[in-house]
Amino acid sequence: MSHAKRLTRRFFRRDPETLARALLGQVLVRRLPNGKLLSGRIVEVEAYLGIEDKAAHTYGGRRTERNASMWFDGGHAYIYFTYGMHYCMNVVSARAEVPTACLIRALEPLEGLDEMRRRRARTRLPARLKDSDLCSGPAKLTQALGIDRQLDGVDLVTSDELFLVRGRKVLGANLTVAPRVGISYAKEWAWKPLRFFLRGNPHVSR
DNA sequence: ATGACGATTTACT
DNA sequence: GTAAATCGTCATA
Repeated sequence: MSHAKRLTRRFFRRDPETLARALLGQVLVRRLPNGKLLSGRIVEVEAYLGIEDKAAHTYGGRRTERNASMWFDGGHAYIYFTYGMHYCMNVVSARAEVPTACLIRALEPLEGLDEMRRRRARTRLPARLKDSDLCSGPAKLTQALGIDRQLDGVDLVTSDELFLVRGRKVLGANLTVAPRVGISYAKEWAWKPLRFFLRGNPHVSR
């Protein structure tokens, strides 16, 4: 898996909705400082459309220290801290100065399941965790893969710590579209169909 | 300097 | 279904 073909800049420089659909089925790879490889196949993503999107951190053109990397070129990582305890990871879309991104909401774990179990074991016993408890949510997967603010702004096209490789093709018939999660404050933007996931996949968030 | 609030997860009734 | 956990960030002053 770590030898598979990496996704190029060209792949990421698309509008967030198109990129979100294209990200389904691709593989996110994390190389830990000790060299261990953790990876998972993307099964759920949301698109954030930037300045016009009331649910986006860059709504209205907001540019702060926290969301700075969302303004980077497509293919960078935007990782933020939320609820006083969780990290979430986005893949930045489009070009530099066009602050749009795709939130990675769930992965199907592929490599390093034991390490993921250990990292997810803060509350429960590792042995009691099902595979579908490891990466079935945006903050679960960052915890499982050891992704935090240190990786905010890294270039996924060139980094050896965090990157994406080409996965198996996804069948259109398995792709489901739905409203995004946890953004009821965004009013009319809350029910736009910008969440994409693989129908019936057990690793999709609940 | 202050206060309100999360692009969530977990446990419990 | 409801609620607690927990604190950096941002808008306001």
